[in-house]
Amino acid sequence: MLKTRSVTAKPVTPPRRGRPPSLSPWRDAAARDAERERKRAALIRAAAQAFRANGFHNTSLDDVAAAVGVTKPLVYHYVGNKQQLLFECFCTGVEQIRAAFKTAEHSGTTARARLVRVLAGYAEAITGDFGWCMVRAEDLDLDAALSSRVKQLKSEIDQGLRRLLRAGIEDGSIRSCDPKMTAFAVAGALNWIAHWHRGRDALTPAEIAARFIDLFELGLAPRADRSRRR
Amino acid sequence: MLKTRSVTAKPVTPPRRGRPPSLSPWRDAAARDAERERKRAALIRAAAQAFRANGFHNTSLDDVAAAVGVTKPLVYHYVGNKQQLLFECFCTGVEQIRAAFKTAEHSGTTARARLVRVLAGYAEAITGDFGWCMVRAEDLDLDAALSSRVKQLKSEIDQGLRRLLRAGIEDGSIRSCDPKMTAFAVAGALNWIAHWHRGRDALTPAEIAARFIDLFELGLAPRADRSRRR
DNA sequence: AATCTAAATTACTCGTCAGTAAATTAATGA
DNA sequence: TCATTAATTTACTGACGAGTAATTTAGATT
Repeated sequence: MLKTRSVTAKPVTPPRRGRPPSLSPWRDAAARDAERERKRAALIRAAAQAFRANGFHNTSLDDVAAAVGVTKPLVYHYVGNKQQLLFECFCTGVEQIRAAFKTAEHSGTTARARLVRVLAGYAEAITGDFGWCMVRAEDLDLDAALSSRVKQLKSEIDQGLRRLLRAGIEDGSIRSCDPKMTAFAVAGALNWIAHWHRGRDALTPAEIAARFIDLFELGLAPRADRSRRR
Repeated sequence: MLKTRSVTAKPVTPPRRGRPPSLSPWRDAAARDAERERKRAALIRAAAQAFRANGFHNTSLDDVAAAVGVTKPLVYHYVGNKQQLLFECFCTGVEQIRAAFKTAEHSGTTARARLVRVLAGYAEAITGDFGWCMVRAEDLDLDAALSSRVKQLKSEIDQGLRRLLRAGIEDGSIRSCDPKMTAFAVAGALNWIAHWHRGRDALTPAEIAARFIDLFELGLAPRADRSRRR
């Protein structure tokens, strides 16, 4: 029914009819693979949006399929099963956060400044399509194998935050504190954004991040020293 | 099969056989009502524990019933349906947080000191049996009526935090900040505890709260002023 | 003892939905 | 042009679990 082919809405590589048929078949094969990957990605994104809108258990695979104008068995063609789909959503989101770490880590100012950049990217990721899956999907909904991979990925992010905190204490840009609890607090505050942020909010993700960072850097208690501002 | 009667394990009012049968029938009726209420509460607590252990959707009402040594239809006898059960869990948890507000609010020091007390109680509630339900239960799993009541209760807590923040800014105990975003950040950090806290953790809830509060009060940036410590 | 009500059970129904088998259509390649 | 493989569909099954009807057991009331 819904033969709208919305997945391939913007074909990056239209079939270019009438051309000399592929000087190199490799190029074509690569393009085909790329298209498959695009469809798969579209499916995963659609799933993430549906999960966020209705929750994992209230979203059937029929729903997900319908969202991209396709039928359920095709979902199985592109991704193993429902758990796998959730897992892929999770991974896509996590990848954004890892990217934030990557770019921030080679911006060689103080560790606190690097942390601030990570948090900004983190907030951006959380407010995106995959934020919900990262944050609210339960490991309980995943079988042992996937669940442990999820835990590991989460743990890597956690360790990344702790490492930055320790580095900051080392280089004097961060007050002495318990890195573990501090990382939990910071990550928790940011993760929670996925619970309340809804598309058209008054503040952009960047603005939200800025206010959070202000709190984390300076605290609630008034400061005698008016230094330290950035 | 499971006739273990674990609900009434510690009968507060054993039938005291052989006594003169009830000077006042009112006392008996009240005791009966109390017992019913105790059973109901036990059911709700068992549900909360099961939900936390396995998630809402992975917990059947048969599971909940079995957890207290009883059969499913009895659950319906004590509480309307599954959604209602989740809602009751939610309310029980919220009640703890409201209590924290109540006790803290008439401890007439600075608003920041009052806020700190609220947060300590808040953390305690989150780590309790009902923390998961408060934090991780999705309004998506509730029908419109219950969902809106949940939203209202959450909003009341949120407003309570904002009010304290504004009061603190007013009385000078809290730095000027965006009360809305700050409340979100603080609540988020605390709520997130429900995601990682598992029974036997290294730190007690109070210790966790203390570290979080330290971060929120003083921030990450080193302070020139060594005042403000409580 | 007879009766009434609440507590609790057994034994179902009924819808939903993850997952699959088999068939069909389209694309690719020789 | 024919054959092979991938993409996609139709049409199912099979389980699980929420919720209910009808019944039994126990407690209280008169």
